[in-house]
Amino acid sequence: MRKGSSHPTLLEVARLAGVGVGTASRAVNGGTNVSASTMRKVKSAIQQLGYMPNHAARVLKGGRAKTVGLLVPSISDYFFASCAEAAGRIAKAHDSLLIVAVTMNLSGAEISSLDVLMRHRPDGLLIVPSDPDNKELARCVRNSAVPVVTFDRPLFGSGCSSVITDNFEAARNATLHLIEHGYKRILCFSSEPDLYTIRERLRGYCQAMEEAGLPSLIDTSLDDTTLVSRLLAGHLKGRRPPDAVFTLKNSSTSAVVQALHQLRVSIPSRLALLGFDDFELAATLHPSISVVQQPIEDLGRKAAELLFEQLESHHGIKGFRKMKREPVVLANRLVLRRSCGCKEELARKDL
Amino acid sequence: MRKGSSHPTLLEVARLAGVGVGTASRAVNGGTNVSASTMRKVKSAIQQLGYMPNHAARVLKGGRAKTVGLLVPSISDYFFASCAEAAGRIAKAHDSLLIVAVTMNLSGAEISSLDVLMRHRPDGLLIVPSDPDNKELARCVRNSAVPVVTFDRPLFGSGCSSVITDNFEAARNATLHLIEHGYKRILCFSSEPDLYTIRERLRGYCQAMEEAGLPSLIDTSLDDTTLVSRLLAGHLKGRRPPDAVFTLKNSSTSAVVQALHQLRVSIPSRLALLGFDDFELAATLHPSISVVQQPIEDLGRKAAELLFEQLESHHGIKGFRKMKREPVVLANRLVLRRSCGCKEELARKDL
DNA sequence: ACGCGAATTGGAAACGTTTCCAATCATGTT
DNA sequence: AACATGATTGGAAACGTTTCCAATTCGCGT
Repeated sequence: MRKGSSHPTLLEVARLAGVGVGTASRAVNGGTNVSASTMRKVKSAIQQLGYMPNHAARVLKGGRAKTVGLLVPSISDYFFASCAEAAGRIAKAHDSLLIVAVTMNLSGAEISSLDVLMRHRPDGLLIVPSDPDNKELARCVRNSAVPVVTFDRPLFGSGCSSVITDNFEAARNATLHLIEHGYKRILCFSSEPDLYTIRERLRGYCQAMEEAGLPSLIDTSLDDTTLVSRLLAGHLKGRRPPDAVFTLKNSSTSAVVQALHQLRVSIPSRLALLGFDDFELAATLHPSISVVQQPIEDLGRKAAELLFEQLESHHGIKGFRKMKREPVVLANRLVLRRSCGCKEELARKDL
Repeated sequence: MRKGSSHPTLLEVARLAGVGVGTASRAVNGGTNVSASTMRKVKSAIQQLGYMPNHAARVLKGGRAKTVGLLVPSISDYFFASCAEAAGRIAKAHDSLLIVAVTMNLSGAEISSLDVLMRHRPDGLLIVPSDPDNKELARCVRNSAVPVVTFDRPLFGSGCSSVITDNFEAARNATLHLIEHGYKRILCFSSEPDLYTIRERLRGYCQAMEEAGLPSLIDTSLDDTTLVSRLLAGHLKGRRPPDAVFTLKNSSTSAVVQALHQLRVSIPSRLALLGFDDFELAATLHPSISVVQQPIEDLGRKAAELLFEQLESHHGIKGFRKMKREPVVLANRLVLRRSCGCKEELARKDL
């Protein structure tokens, strides 16, 4: 801690160790072509001075920044937070730091946040695109000069690989499960129908209903509990009320559960319920809620692993573009609890 | 995007604009002492080349890194995730990026994560210390040469300011509330009794019980549901069973709720429940759970604001140490729902 | 036309690394 | 003993900024 608590430089280390700056540098990194005694001297000097390599200088010189950027809609959301944590673990294992920028699902904020991220010249990028068809973002990604992996949602025309779950198939199977239970009027409920994942789930639901020759009943309102409460009351008072609800996202499931509580509608006898995305208390609620469970952490983990794979193979070669381009698709799981009418709490179906 | 999609430099911009590199630099930053026409030429060149300042070079030269580091135990935890998001918003408002490192509450990982963070030479640091008495960490913070703000927990001997909630007082008031309800055998349940916040809450509970002349009943087991279930069964079968439970953290509350469900113990008639920390479905569960609600986002926001305040006032002066040193204490709130025996769902008490 | 501040401009130096090249050293071979 | 070989070593150059200083230009009053 010399010189007014400012950071000591490699030059100072070298001087103290009585060696050249080049030698000191080699000693710091790996130690190729450094004699044991020199190594010792340098190490001791580093200890003494509390030397810490200046990241900025390293990056400037053209080395790995040991940094990967993550662009997500939100970080307080459990889903993305878990992905981020998993990705962060992988990054750490590669001695890198994950830096996070939040977009709030606003396509506008996306580009500007990406800019802030790029200022730090990360080695690679992990992105959850708000809109898979965002041409502007795709363009940014294409000439970003670093490998990019998308997860949870693809980014068409970006040419980067992605890790997603099969939302369509999972929703289809979940709906099919409700149909097997004998429900015929299955209401599909969700907010934010414009989101890619929601659209896919909606497709899956429609496909299943069509296969079974049943009419689709769709309501894409907000997740506001009192609103949902009023809507459901309306649906239930109709001449042909629904006998089951399939919610397409976490917050919708919560909202419906709360609404049904308020309305004193019993689950599943009066109305069955199955939701997309698991949540902490799904098993604790009364009755427990059946859900499609996504391999949340695997999403973040896989995406990060894929990115580092590209990073390794990149290594100076500009050819990192020609990696596996088809998206990696992870399997979802149908966790059957009570709210759909199942008796056995433990039945699970891999999808 | 000239030259093989690599990043164009300020020099190239200057050349294209037909000006000197120094002038280009001034044009990029604020534009002091740059004529309108020059400004225009440079701006146009920047557009044309898609120039983006090289952060590393800036930092190296000694400028603001426009980066603040955040060191938290976890980021998938709702509490810290929300703090992080709030802090990130403040950072963004100051045109800075928040970089996050995760410690898992391991004091060991803390120092090393801090190192990784410091490599990026952030302008300041936001820390949630695992252990307020960690001398080693305090030392690191003291000679880190940047302003540091702690939140959720203090860091004694570090000389940095902190933002916390009054865990002691909130727990005391919550316990007092249970006592007012007439409960006499109040079991205090929580895992991780070594954590500062939990200790404070424990103190608050003990203080309240002592004030009322009641005996403290404390169980600091793990949050494993089946274990909790067995423990509670034991307590309830005892000769003087508890009539209320006060849980000191989120996961403990969940575990107890689940356990009581399994045991078919009715809340609050057989056993009342009040938990520290709100959670999403607390109002939805049956019965709704009364909780102490912390101003989560305010914690992160305030901490970040305080940090930037110090950053502004710092500005080259080494005197940033002499800021307000007493911790900022935010008020908690008692949200009374049904599980404690209250009839009115809406009653709230500011603490 | 001249001079004189003020405004603007160009360019060199410096920030702390890494990397390359040439130089030195130790070692073993003929 | 001379020499080749390879392992170490020191130091210069370069990375892209910012900042300072000297130089140039401009506006304008005399």
